[in-house]
Amino acid sequence: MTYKIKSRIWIEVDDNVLLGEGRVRLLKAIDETGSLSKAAKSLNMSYKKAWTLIDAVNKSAKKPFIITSIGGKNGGGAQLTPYGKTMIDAFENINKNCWDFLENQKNIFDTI
Amino acid sequence: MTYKIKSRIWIEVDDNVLLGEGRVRLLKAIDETGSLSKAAKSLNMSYKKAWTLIDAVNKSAKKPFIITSIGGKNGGGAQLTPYGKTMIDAFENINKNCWDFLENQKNIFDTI
DNA sequence: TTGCGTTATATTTGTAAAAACATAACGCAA
DNA sequence: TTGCGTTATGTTTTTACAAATATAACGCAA
Repeated sequence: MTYKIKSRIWIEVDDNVLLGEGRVRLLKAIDETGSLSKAAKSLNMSYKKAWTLIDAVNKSAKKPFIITSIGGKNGGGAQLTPYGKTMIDAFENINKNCWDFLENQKNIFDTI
Repeated sequence: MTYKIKSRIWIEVDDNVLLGEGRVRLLKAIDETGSLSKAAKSLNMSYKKAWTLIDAVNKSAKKPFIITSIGGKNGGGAQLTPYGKTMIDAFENINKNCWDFLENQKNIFDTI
């Protein structure tokens, strides 16, 4: 019988969610594919859901995370801004440290 | 524009949830009221939901958290076991330490 | 033996979130 | 000017979860 401590963290600003694990996954997929629709497909997510998430991120952030363009040679695309990249890196760093902390705590339950 | 880092932690054993914040709240309310139905009412929760949660806790724990009795002078009741109390205390301690850790991290975002 | 306040459980209803579907607009290129 | 692959939205349908409702059983006490 082995215990696991699981966690979820997320960032809020003015009572709106800015970043969570799901949004980070999507933002990174956009960064890799250059496209909202391709990123959504790669995560088995509907385009609409992905668009709604990115819209929420951009609206609650003080600067946009994602810049989009419509039309053109390749139909358009989406790009992660340097600001967005920096914020994601900070989130992932804190999240990892949180996991490490909890990993060190779980043996407590084995002694009970 | 001020950032908040929120978190949720929970304990799993064999891929089943054992303890989370909601379950702990309910267990503590039972400890205070001596009754599942009173505890549920105090948390604005249906009796059925409370019963289902406690049943899940007892089933995934290696020893019961709650002992119930039916009938009798006061109709019956529910009681938190010392084992349950110890597990709750450990959970709350870890959770508080996690909050404190995250509280110290949030200023990172202000510098971005 | 009737009533009371519980625990225990099944069934139905309601609701909010997710998914699916549909369509418009955009700008380049052939 | 038509087609293509995007972004951008609205609408409908489905699903999952929560809430509500109902009922049985239990054991003491009056």
